[in-house]
Amino acid sequence: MPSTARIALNRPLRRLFDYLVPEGIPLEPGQRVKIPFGRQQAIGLVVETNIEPPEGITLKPVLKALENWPALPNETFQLLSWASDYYQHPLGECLFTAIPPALRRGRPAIQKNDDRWQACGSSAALPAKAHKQKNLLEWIAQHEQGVKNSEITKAGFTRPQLKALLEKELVRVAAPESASPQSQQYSESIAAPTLSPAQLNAASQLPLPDEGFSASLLYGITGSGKTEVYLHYLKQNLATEDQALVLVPEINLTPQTVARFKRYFGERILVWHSALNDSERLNAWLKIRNGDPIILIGTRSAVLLPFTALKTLIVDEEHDSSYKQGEGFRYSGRDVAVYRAHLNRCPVILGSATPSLESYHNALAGKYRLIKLEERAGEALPPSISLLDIRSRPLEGGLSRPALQALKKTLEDGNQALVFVNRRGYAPVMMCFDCGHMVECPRCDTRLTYHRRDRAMRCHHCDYQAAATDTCPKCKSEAFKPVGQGTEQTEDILAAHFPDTPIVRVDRDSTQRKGSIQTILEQVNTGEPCILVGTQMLAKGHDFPNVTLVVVINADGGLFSVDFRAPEQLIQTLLQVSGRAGRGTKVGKVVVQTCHSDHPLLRTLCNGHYLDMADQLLGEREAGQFPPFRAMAIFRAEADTMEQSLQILDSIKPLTNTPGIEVWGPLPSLIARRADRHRAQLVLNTDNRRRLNKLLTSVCQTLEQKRFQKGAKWMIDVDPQETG
DNA sequence: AGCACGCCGACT
DNA sequence: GTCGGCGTGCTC
Repeated sequence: MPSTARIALNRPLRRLFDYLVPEGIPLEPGQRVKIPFGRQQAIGLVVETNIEPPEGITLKPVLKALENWPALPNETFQLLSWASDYYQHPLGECLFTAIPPALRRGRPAIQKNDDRWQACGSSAALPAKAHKQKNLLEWIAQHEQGVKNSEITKAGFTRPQLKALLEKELVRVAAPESASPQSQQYSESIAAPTLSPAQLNAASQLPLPDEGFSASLLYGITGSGKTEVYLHYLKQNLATEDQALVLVPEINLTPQTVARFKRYFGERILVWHSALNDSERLNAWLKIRNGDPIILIGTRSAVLLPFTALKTLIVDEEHDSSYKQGEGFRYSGRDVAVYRAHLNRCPVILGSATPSLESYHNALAGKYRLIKLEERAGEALPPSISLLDIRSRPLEGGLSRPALQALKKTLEDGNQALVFVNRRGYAPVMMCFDCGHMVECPRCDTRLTYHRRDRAMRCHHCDYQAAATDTCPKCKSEAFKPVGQGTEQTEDILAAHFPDTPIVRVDRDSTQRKGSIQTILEQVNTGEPCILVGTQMLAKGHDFPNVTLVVVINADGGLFSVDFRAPEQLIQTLLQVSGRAGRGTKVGKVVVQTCHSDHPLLRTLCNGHYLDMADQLLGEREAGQFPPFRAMAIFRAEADTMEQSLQILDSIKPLTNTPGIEVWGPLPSLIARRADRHRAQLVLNTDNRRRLNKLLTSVCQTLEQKRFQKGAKWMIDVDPQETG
């Protein structure tokens, strides 16, 4: 009997294709092959060999194996197969997420040589008008060990400029780095960081890499120094031949964070994030696949990479919602990390100052060990949080009189302050006070945000923007004004109140230019009095040791939302932003403006104990039969009309009729129209996850056969993060 | 997803 | 008379 193989393709198909395997091509699962597919050729990944050949189909032969080793080693293959089933995403697309783009296209799995260039001549030899070449040469000359191609382009120079220098023999390729890729050894000079007694106590409770699977939830309040605990743990426990993975949210993967790890682990640190180009991705992938004993610091997708010696996983800021992919293969990097630790029989450490209710629930249920780190590192004390009821108080730029007073006092004492506004732009809506008209996005069911700096009105849900007008576009009235608070407005008001103090705005608009956040941080770290104004961005990752006052303009957004996760997210953001205060030796103060100062959740917030709030929120989740007490999945549909979307979901609903599974909807999404697409959802809720998974598999299989109207799409979201 | 086949409208 | 629109079907 001829040899056969079942192969997955990088296509959104919930099926695999069978091929003959010619003599002399030994294949195993995970291997990359070139195959004929229809009238084209494609790259596939072997899923299974020696399968029962299907009847009535003439199999085509595999053209070749691209390597004689599997691109996806067994453990990675298992992981992705599990994730494909759990998240109900086609296997082929799941498997290919772990393959770098160059290899998806069929390129060979070899290191792209990224030569280092050195200067070997003087810029005096260049013609006077060759400014670009001169700049490049002088820049290269500054770097004694040479600079890589990729660094040259990153610094804004071009390849032709380099080529011109090469032709004039003013640059040359530096001698290649000596280490052989086969047995990479890394020297680590610095000892583990010194820990405080509290940190040491936490570290001592963490299980060792060789103790098998375990999940630990490291609850460390903001400023408690969780990163030192990770560093210490890895330094003490990771064997020199082992690999480790540290997952971080995109925004936390800053040069400072990486530098901090590199201080202890030098070249053993490897980074993986969305900004890598194809050859950087390939090179990193090869090291990981080769089993080089690297410590990878990466964002979500790093958890899918083909490690072969992974012995420890760390998920920092595990509550961060960016761990859940919001489209396509909608996996949770955190949850996949836990499963991967399970597969590897190794520990996973989930760290956060504000753990997700899911992880905390697992800790309470005894599935995760809960490790508490409730002391701030150094001499810093936890900030005191107080509510400031702003009902019937006059506001300026969203700020009440007492809040302005507190800011004034802080600046007078020579300290810095931070004002948290949850919306960028000047105001969330422009309104006509004569006819009541509010400017809406023509493509979405949203209002346009007014951006005063560039006199534009923008939709924050699609890329629509229009020039701002002075009069109402409908009735031409001049009583056309911004309503509500945005960061720009608060910045202006603060600048008017404190003309001698620098006001630094930090939001997506002010930090778009590359490296601008860097400049901002440097300015703030001089310690001179200033006020930072910004959005969520301020709550994530950065330390501001001289900030002693945090003002939250309005805390009420998340209190009465239809999204069951909104209160959790609100509390997490408030605590994270509070944690920016008083990191140095100065005591921090947090003032939270609200119209609901008697709200039980906000009352608990003032204790500053996150777990108390988490207990409270878990109670509500249990009462409402929401995750983590039950499993949830959502069928989503989008089409050119709402009727079509609802129709798709109406046709899905009868397929889901199963005892023990509750079905809600179909209902239009909270923002029903986005970029002219009409969206709706069908929610499935159950206490039997296995049954739900089996149901989803069969429903998706059925839906795959069906065809819907042009432009109408359905998708499935398991463990959804957004439920509006 | 990609690609080809196929059947109806405006062009040399 | 053909070029090309995108509906439909198929890929081992």
